Amino acid sequence: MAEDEGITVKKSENFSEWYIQAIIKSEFFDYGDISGTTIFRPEGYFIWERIHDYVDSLFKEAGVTNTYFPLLIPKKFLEKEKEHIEGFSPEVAWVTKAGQSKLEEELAIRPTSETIMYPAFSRWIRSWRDLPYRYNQWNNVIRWEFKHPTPLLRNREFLWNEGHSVFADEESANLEKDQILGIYEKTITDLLCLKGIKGQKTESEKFAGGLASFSFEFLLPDGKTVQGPDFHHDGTNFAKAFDITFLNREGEKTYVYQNTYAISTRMIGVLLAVHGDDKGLVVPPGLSRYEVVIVPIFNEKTKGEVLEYAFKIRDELRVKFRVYLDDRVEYTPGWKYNHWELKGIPVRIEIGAREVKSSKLTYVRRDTMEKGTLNATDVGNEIGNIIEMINANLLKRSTEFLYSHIKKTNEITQIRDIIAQGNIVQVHWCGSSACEDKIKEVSGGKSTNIPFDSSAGPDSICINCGNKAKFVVNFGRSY
RNA sequence: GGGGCUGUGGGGUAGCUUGGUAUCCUACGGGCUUUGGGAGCCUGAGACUCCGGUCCAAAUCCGGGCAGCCCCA
Repeated sequence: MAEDEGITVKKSENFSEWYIQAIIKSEFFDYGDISGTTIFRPEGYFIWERIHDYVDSLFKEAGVTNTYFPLLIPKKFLEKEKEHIEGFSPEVAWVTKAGQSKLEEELAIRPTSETIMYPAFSRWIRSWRDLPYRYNQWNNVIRWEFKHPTPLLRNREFLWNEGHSVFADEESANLEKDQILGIYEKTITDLLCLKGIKGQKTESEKFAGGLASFSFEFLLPDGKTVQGPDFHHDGTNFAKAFDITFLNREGEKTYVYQNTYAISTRMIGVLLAVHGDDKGLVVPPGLSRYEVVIVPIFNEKTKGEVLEYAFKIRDELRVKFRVYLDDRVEYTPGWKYNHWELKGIPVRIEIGAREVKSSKLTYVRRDTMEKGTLNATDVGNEIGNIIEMINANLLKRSTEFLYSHIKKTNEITQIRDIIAQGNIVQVHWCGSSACEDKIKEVSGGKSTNIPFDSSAGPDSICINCGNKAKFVVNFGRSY
């Protein structure tokens, strides 16, 4: 028996070790050779492809078109918007040499693409007839983090979408927010089976160079929060820095209003961390390389009939699902069970002489490990129902986990302990950055966001200064 | 940002204190055999993180780099 082929720690006892073992032993990911870089192996990259395809199709439905802007950004472009460069400069990686000769102007590797896209926007946009622009690009970026990297969750290089919109006026720019956040929410809910907290970032945590930021925030089993997809109103800040103007209907030169938004490979880290268990990964059906794996069980005598039956079932299921018949003879059924459980395959079907005789199937759900029997007739619909149940259960579990770890308090002295116990703490706040700093200091964490679904009552007071509260805001220890 | 720990075949490890032939498990190739929860036997191949120093001799001692982990802020 090879016990160290599986995960050697319990998720609840040592989360960070569990996480690394789960994503690496499953053969989904590996460390890159540079600190903070991650290799996506086929099953890991499959997850990103599915997220990409799903989000991309929703973007296109909404009228967003794809573009590609170059990786390298001239230094003078990067420095044009003051707050933007202040926010990003510590993390920018620079190309300074070509071969042996030093470059005259250093080139930044994009940490994000505003500063390479917007000079072009400035050239192209002339009239109100040119607007809106609703551009997107799928790419990689580099942000040279100095905190300890964690694969997917805190990487120096990651993959994402960068949405960049340009509108003629503030109203239409504002309208885009709910549409894009809606796309992300649908993706998170339907495909990733996750629940996050939708809300607005505080002034101090918003995007560098933007006016207002909105995000989905997630909680991991170790009690740390992770920011998921986000959306930013950038107002006219970049328009002014990059001189993006147009002539309006009245013939006046006018600055454009811009938005930006993103979802990144960090979400893969969140979903694997939240759904997995002591046996390994639990991958939502919509993201799994195979939705169903069939393990045949046979000996010399039964091999023929078992495989014949198994292939028949495989062919039937293949019409509707991604399915794999693991008929390798060099591994025992028990080994295969462990193997596919580690990889998080949603449904396992076991077919042996018993199933052949009874014209039934044995199945095991990965999310609950429940075992059951199915009739072979109508197997497609039966499996479809099971997959729907898995989706619903994963979403339900992640929702319950999140909500059971949001704790409210009106007592500032309790904040630290609540966070230390792995919770998100929810407090009333006056909105001042002085009070936010104070809460940050006593909590050991930082604000995640101001949730859309709760608001400060008329009589509520700020947890720090005691003045009238404007907001309910969440704090947590973050990745 | 501060502190600590670690690096040995693909993975996990013994050896390091006291310098001298590198241990075991697993995975991998070949062969036989086996299959309802990680089967067994035979056999083969495979490693001291990198750079420098000390020494007759370095996995072992010293310095530095790179990488990973943990704790505190």
